[in-house]
Amino acid sequence: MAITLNDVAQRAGVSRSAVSRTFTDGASVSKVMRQKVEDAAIELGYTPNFLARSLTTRSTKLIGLVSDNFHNPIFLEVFDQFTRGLQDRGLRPLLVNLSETYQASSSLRMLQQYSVDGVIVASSTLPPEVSEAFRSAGIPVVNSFGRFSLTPKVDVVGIDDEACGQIAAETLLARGYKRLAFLGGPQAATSTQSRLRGFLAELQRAGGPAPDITFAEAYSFEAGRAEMQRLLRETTPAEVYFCGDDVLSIGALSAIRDHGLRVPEDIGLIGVNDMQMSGWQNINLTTIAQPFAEIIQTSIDVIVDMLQAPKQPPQARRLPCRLVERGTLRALP
Amino acid sequence: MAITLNDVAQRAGVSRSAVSRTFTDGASVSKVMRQKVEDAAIELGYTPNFLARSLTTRSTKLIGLVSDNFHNPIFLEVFDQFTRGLQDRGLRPLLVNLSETYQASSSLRMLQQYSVDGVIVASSTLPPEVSEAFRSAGIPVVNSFGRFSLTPKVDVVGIDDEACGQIAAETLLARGYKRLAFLGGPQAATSTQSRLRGFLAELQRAGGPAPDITFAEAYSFEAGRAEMQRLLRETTPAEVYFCGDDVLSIGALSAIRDHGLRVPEDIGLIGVNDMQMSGWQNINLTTIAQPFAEIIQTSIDVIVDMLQAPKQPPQARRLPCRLVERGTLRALP
DNA sequence: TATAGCTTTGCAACCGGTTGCAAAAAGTTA
DNA sequence: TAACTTTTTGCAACCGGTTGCAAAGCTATA
Repeated sequence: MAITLNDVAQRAGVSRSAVSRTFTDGASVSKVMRQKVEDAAIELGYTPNFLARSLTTRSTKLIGLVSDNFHNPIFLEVFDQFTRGLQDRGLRPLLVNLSETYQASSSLRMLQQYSVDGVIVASSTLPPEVSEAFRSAGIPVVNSFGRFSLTPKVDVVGIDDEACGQIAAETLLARGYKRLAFLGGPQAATSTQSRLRGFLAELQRAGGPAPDITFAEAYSFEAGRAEMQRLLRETTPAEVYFCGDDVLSIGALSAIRDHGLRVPEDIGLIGVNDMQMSGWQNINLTTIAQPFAEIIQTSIDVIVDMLQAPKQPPQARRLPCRLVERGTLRALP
Repeated sequence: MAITLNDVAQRAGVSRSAVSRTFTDGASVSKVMRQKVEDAAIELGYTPNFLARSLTTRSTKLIGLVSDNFHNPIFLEVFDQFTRGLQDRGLRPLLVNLSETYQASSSLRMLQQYSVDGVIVASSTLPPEVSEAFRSAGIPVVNSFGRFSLTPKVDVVGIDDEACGQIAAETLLARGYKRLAFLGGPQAATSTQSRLRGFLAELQRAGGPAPDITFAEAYSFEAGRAEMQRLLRETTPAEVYFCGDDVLSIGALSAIRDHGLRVPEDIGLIGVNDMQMSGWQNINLTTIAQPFAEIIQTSIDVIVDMLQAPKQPPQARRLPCRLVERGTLRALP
């Protein structure tokens, strides 16, 4: 059905190799030969078959893009930019949705079957074993939005979660808040733990008060709302909450307002991520921005380097976060 | 580097065909042979190479998933469900981000190079030519969220945009609104045009008043907000706006509140889609829900059928929308 | 035990490309 | 024009699989 290299060779009256060479960069073909082949190719509407080619070249230009974050709104930014960035470099994202039902191991096997050139694990919640499995299998891998470590087992590109906690503490203390609280994501998530650690360390350093600490069940609107409702019902709320991420913050925000309290006058909120919706004027969340573009760009650079260079020791990269001031904290004194 | 069928054959002391057959459903292999081969395969850690296989079987199980909607929050629902649905059937989504920079034609060529078994074009804004190009090239294609037509050139699964406009009109009239308005998405989008047509038709049928009609520049928060700001500044606003989609509605909502007016008391709003954020209690948008799950499930069914059955005449399927009542319209009298 | 009938197995060709090698062609130099 | 380089080209083997076909191995029947 489809036009093959053979068809073109026959039509142009040349050898198969000649056709192959005209479609291979840097191969030796004379002007007139190239002309003949290209004419025949256009006439027949030929496009080379990448997969057949990959058998001998050992490169598919396929990059596995695995995530479990499909419900979190930051996914919007993340996937838009990943797909564009990969496309710009001639790579193709093969998507894997690693929701509970799918074993990490089956995703490894699957991506092996498709001979992907590399894998990007885009998640701050998947356990490190997922990425490590790819590396053990000899597949270049980078964990985007993963946790920093001084001795990482795979390449990681992410933010400095502790610094992020520190920024939150500084920001809140500077605004004169006294009764601070931490409303984290799932307690098991390493991102939550690191942010908390940085938050506590900075409070202690500054001689600030020890915060209340609670955790929501997930990084989601409902979880944030539910946990804040519980806090409002069962406790004396703090003056300000440092929340695990933006979507959680927005859930908390809705609970506070529904409870008849004002933000930021009665309770302040600060999130993490700076996703699209946080900038919506009717949300207007003060937050600590993740540098999505840089993380993604860097992740792609790292993967591309790995495709060329032989196996290097893995490295963890931390990119800086920055405060985005909007309307959910009181003003500086 | 990787283990091949040859290695397994040698290890097990059998022919290559035997190994191939043990990994092919329905092939003839004796118990003892299968045992030998499987032992060797496990021992060596063999996984068959799908791409090599695809050369002879002519099936890659790769499905091109092309969209241009990566910034719209409904993308969250859509891609989560598409990836899961495809995975459940052993298919693999190869993602294509068709933002302005990428010509539709290059995406065709690219997906041809990867010999995808089929393509899903998930967009209500891409021109029909994009999908049609795939069909002309002999690649099974379905346009999800596409426009209905009695004589479609490709298979389409979407909502009935006219019925959607009709539901909006009925809903608003039932609530006693008199000065209605339509705030559409980009005027060129066919979805916008169809919804408007249905809206107008029903108003006319019911003897209702002719609505004001304007268009935002995109299906986006900023566009909705900007257009509503303009309306509030330059016109006497209507009593209620039927908006092109949810994200547009939420932009409009923010503009109205910022202008010091109340929703729904001063101005009512109704959107289309029922995306995640519309249900957030601090948004609480009344809207017309698209049956995402059904559209996606049906799209996948259609593509899977096309992979088996020979080319059928294309068909357009319309799935019903339904009203989701929340807080941006006044109550029924 | 011979024979027919079914199942299992290996051979070899093929899928659509790439590539090392040597022969052929073209270009240089003397 | 001859001898020597360099470039271009085709042959054939290979990438990792599948599959039609015929031979080999079994089982069942007479």
